[in-house]
Amino acid sequence: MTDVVPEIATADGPPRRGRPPVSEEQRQRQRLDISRHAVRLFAEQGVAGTSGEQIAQAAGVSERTFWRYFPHKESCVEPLLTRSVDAFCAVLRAWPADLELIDHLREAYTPVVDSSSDEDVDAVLDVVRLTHGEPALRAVYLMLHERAEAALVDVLARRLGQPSGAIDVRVQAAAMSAVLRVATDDVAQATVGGVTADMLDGHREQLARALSLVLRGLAQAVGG
Amino acid sequence: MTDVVPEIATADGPPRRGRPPVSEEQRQRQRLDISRHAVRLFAEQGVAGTSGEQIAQAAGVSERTFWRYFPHKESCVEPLLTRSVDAFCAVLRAWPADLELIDHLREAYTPVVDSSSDEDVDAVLDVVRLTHGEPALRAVYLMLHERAEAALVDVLARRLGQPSGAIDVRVQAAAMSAVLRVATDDVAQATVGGVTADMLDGHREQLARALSLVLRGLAQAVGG
DNA sequence: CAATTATTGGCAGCATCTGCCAAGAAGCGC
DNA sequence: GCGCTTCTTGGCAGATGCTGCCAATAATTG
Repeated sequence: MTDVVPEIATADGPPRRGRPPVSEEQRQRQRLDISRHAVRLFAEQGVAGTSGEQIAQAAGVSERTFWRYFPHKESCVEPLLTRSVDAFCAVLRAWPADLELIDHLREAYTPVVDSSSDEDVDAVLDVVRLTHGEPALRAVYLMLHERAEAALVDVLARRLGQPSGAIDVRVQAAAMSAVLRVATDDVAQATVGGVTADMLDGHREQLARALSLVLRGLAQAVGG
Repeated sequence: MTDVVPEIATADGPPRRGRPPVSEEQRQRQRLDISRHAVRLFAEQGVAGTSGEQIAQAAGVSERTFWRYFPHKESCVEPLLTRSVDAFCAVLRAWPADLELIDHLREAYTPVVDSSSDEDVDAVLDVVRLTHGEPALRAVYLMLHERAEAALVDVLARRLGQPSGAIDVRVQAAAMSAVLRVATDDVAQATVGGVTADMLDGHREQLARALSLVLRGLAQAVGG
């Protein structure tokens, strides 16, 4: 967001000296890498059966730095899951004012993860499936969707010309994020034996249809 | 659920001997009592600043039995929160087929908690407010609402004559539970300085209106 | 009271997570 | 290259979270 080229000093302070902090991007990549290892271990031996030490070892970092990257071991699934949820939010942010939502999604949305490797698609779906039967992971999943909800509030408030605190905006955003969650759970359940492009397309249609229905009802509330 | 009078043996087995297990009801009362102490401590010194030992001491039980009643210390808020969510689900279950939802709620719903002491009403609202700024509590809150969502799925499936796995039913239930959550957060925010009956009535109206809007859009999907 | 079963509390012990500090890494100017 | 500065890393100690095990006790029946 507020990036500056590392050469120049931050704002007007004294010129930077010493080792520069690692870039946020690199940090995210590190977290994602650990996340992949953690998810594999969680799937193999359950969450309770995997210790932080084990994850750290698998990822090739010390236990201490592992705990620096993740406050709780369950949050290891966050980097992978975020990719899926954030992709959806990004598409919503780019929703043109003169286009029906359903058409925009058909145009711009690739479900689960956008522009990502096949392995990550599988990994994300694995995590979603894991969240059933692993309450701790489910809690992380739900928290993530609530973060998405906050993003949707911003999008909808701007689109509807209402303050982001407006109750109608918040209801609409909550309903949309709930629909996204149900649809995601659904596609994860449907793809236990492997995922095909057809399935993802079906998911998009289902999601678009359900979202349209929710919005149809709510649009009347805000005079749409 | 599968209750039997303690006098008689369970089913056809040998007649019961020895100390009978404590009733589920009494267990719930014990949990609720601990819950009240925990919430007070959480509010006073934060979740991180309150140890399980402290809660146990305040509630007058040993630490060991405390951990037997609650698997994680954050779940201490569950018994109190459950009262609120369960009350809503119970009202929904009693929703007559020939009545508009909004009218049924006006007739049968008392927001936050039904038939409970004033102190508990305040305590529930305190917890809801605490969930902002205390992510661990928020996670419990969200998990609870997802349990409510499952209950709503049953209600809606029966009402609409659809299987409970139907995607439309699940979407509708998810949207409703999301609306309940937003409305509850809203009333908690509005009642920081104390709650009056007027506020709760306003909350019911707001909830009823938002639910009607969500259902209006979704009803067309299932041919309502 | 004896026998039986459930709950409780204490203790040991592993897992989770944090604070602190020393070692090393990566940039700077010389 | 060599200092100088700042950041990251890893190791260690320690508090808290949480579980398994066992002895003590409570509540029931015969």
